Amino acid sequence: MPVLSAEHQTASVAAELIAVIVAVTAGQPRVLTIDKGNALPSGPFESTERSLQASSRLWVERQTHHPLGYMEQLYTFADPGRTGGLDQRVVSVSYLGLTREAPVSGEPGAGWRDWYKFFPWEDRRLAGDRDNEPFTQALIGWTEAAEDGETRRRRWRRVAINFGLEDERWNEELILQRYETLWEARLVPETGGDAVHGEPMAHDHRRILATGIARLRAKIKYRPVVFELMPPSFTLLQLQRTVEALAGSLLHKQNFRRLIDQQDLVEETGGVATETGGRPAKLFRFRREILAERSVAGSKLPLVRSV
Amino acid sequence: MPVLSAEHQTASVAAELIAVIVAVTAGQPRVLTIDKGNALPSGPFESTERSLQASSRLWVERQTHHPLGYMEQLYTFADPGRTGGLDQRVVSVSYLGLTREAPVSGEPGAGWRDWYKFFPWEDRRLAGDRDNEPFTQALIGWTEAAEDGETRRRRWRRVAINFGLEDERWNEELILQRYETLWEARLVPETGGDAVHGEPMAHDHRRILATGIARLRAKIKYRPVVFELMPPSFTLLQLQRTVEALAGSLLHKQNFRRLIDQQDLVEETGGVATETGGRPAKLFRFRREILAERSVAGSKLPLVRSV
DNA sequence: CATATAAATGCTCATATAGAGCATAACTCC
DNA sequence: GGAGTTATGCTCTATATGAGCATTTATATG
Repeated sequence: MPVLSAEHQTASVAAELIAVIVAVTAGQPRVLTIDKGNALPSGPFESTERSLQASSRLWVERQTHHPLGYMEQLYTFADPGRTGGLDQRVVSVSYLGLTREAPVSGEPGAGWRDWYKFFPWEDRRLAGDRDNEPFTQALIGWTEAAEDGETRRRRWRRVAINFGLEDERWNEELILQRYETLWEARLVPETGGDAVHGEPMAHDHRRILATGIARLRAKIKYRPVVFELMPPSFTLLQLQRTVEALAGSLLHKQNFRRLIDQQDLVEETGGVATETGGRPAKLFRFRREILAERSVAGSKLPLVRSV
Repeated sequence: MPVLSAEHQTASVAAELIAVIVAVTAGQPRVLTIDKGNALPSGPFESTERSLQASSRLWVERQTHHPLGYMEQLYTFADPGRTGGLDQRVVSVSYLGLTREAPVSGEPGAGWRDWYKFFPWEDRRLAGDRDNEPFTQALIGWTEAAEDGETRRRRWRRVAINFGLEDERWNEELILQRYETLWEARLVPETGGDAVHGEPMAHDHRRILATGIARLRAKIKYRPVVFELMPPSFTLLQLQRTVEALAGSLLHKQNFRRLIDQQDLVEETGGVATETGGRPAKLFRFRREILAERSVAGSKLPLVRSV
């Protein structure tokens, strides 16, 4: 008799939901946290809820009283280091949400944190001599500390690719790979090394945040999700700054604008913003219709080199 | 006191793993099934396993005795229609695996099935007057059966985008959207409608398969995953036929070749294949090194128009 | 009012990539 | 030898991408 999935002896596990809720405020990407920035909003999956996503929303709302918009599933982890008691394993389903920052209440300790606090090396908007930073030097030190030549070569290759050294270009999507490399090199506080980089979080929450950032950086290139982070009307520079905040690098202004209007993503509201310091900028709004008009694909934002 | 995730009252659910294992044999994409094509390999998550993926591999091997290679997480579902008994909800974590077809044993009823049996409309490799197919007509019938004009317009827009009618181009990644549209239109057997399209599967397995196909079709465009489906050496046409099988549409041969060697994805083995019917083709092998050499991104395969 | 500064905008140019098609070469099967 | 089939080499055009240069229109300052 074939074992159909319906007839499985279903092992029971503890299912938990974890949310990476992102906003961009004043040009800084931020993430909603609880416990003073130590953890992401999370809670057990309640079987009374209709869906995993609904359950995740509920926990965020309970813990932070923050309104939510767009949400998508991120990844499911089964951290082997944790149990739900009685030898029960914990399965964590994570969600990525986009919203605009609003006041937080709910639990004490709930609030927004700049995400580059957790991953300072991911912000490359300011130029600088990166090769000579202590950070880069520490990584190089790790590659050279390898015992045999083969390991040294492999480590060097990995560092070069992940951190854009030598001939490699910085790839802004390799957030998780970089975090894992730093972990192995014992350069993050979780590992108790001496040179510590970025603030830690409880459990594997920093890894989950890294996964969320990676997903978002990839997604803004082919889906018009940035607009979920924008106010109803905005200038093109504000839009660009938001993308730059997420991507952690600067864009070429003229090309950015070219792409935006080539794709009919926005329309003028008629108003102008005068508080810009220079020539007043036209205000735009997102043409939300295009989500329905267009087949979902194709709306890439330009992640150009720099400046 | 803040509720940290570690201290949650962890609700227990039944966790199950479901695998979409894909191979391409003789130009046909195939999926590994149990129960005579009625279900995907699946089983409960065993807390003794190190990881979700390892647990999923185990179930596939138990049920089909089939060797596995590449695997990645697909999506996590919480089908509200199912319970694990005692009001326990079932959470299903799905994985996508790529391999080459080998003999199947294990459970009786385990075996490979052409995936287009489940989604016949997804195979567009043969040209044809699609607008006048009964299938398309049935969809149009659904849009026209709407009660009010607004609904009719919305349905029509949706059908046009999903199925590439009117000015819209066929988008091969919208598999799930198409399946859902057909479901709503009661054109799939699960819904008990009269015009039935594609073979059904148990539970939500057909939906999971659709998700897997969508992921794979998207992924072959920017990661060199096709090679996981190829034998150690192959001709460029065989490679192209494999991509076409997955994509469900034909490619421009010369452009396909141009892209492949521009990217240094393959190298000649020195041998030639003579059984091709025409001029013998050089044999190639995948340069597996590039996975380490190159930063993971950037290796798009060309999904050109057709012929 | 003149002048520096900061943006917003308009345009151009070189290069890379993508979509299509033409032409030839090298085999197998009659 | 001719038909049929596949492999390969090349060319051409349209479009997309990456970078700059030049103006225009504000505000702030002396």
